[in-house]
Amino acid sequence: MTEDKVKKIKMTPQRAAILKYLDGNTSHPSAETIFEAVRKKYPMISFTTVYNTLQTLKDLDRVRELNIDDERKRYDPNVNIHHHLICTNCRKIVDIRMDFPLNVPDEKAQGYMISGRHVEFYGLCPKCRNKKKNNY
Amino acid sequence: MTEDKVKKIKMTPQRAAILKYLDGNTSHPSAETIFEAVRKKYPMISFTTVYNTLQTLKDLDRVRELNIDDERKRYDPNVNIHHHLICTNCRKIVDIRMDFPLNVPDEKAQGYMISGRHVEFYGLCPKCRNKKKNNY
DNA sequence: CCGTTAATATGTAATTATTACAATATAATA
DNA sequence: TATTATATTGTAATAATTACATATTAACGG
Repeated sequence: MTEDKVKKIKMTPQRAAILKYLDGNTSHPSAETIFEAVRKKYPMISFTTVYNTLQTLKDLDRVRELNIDDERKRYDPNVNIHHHLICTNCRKIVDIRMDFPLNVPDEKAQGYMISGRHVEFYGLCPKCRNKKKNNY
Repeated sequence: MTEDKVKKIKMTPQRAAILKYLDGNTSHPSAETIFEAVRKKYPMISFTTVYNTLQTLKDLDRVRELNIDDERKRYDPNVNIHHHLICTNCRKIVDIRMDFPLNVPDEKAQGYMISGRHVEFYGLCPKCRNKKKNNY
């Protein structure tokens, strides 16, 4: 019954390269960033393979897709609960590892069965704060 | 100094129609939904005008752009702080009007100047809960 | 009330991210 | 080592959004 998702995937050099790039990566890369990075080591990899692999990893809960950047999806190999802080200027995303009390009482849940939560913070990253300052 | 953004915009029938549709609207429509709705009353409106107007309203802080749906941007005329609950199946979004203690101590903010916050909850809406049930 | 003009609307084309698909290649297994 | 299900590749298709040039019009002053 407790169908542990131990589904195994075929290991290919492409997947290995993507996994290696993602392992411990806290930069929340986009598919394109991943593609460019992996391509340096593995020049023949295709963009489609990156997307396919990310989809597979998502299905296996080995990667989390973030919709925090309005221009592109970002990917996070850290699938443990944590939150994010995004720069409104350069879109750099960093982790916020804190627990917030986020209980929603039934009468506020409007019949939804809540299964996940995510806190997004917006602001200027240190670099962009300085840039703005120097503009004056 | 306290540059109150009272910038006035030229009122056109198109903008009036969009504003009327958005006023008090809690359905978090996409640009396309807005376009289709407004088109019923105002058939000659163009999609570009909808996008332009949304951009203008965003700049004036009269509308908030939501990146909660991974397929398209959503728009919310309620610019007061509130949070959202999205159905992972049909993407219906409802408001959660609750205050959460979301203070981030400086040592966790990593140099960012935090100016905004948003809590997203994920789950199945009542309709989708029932659908799933009936599949078994 | 009318003329002027800066702002806006429109339609089309371009861009960007992502997905679909068909043909080829290959990891895993027996 | 042969088999085969699965993955990779390249290209083409989609979908959302943006850019841009042209035509239109709201708002203001006279």
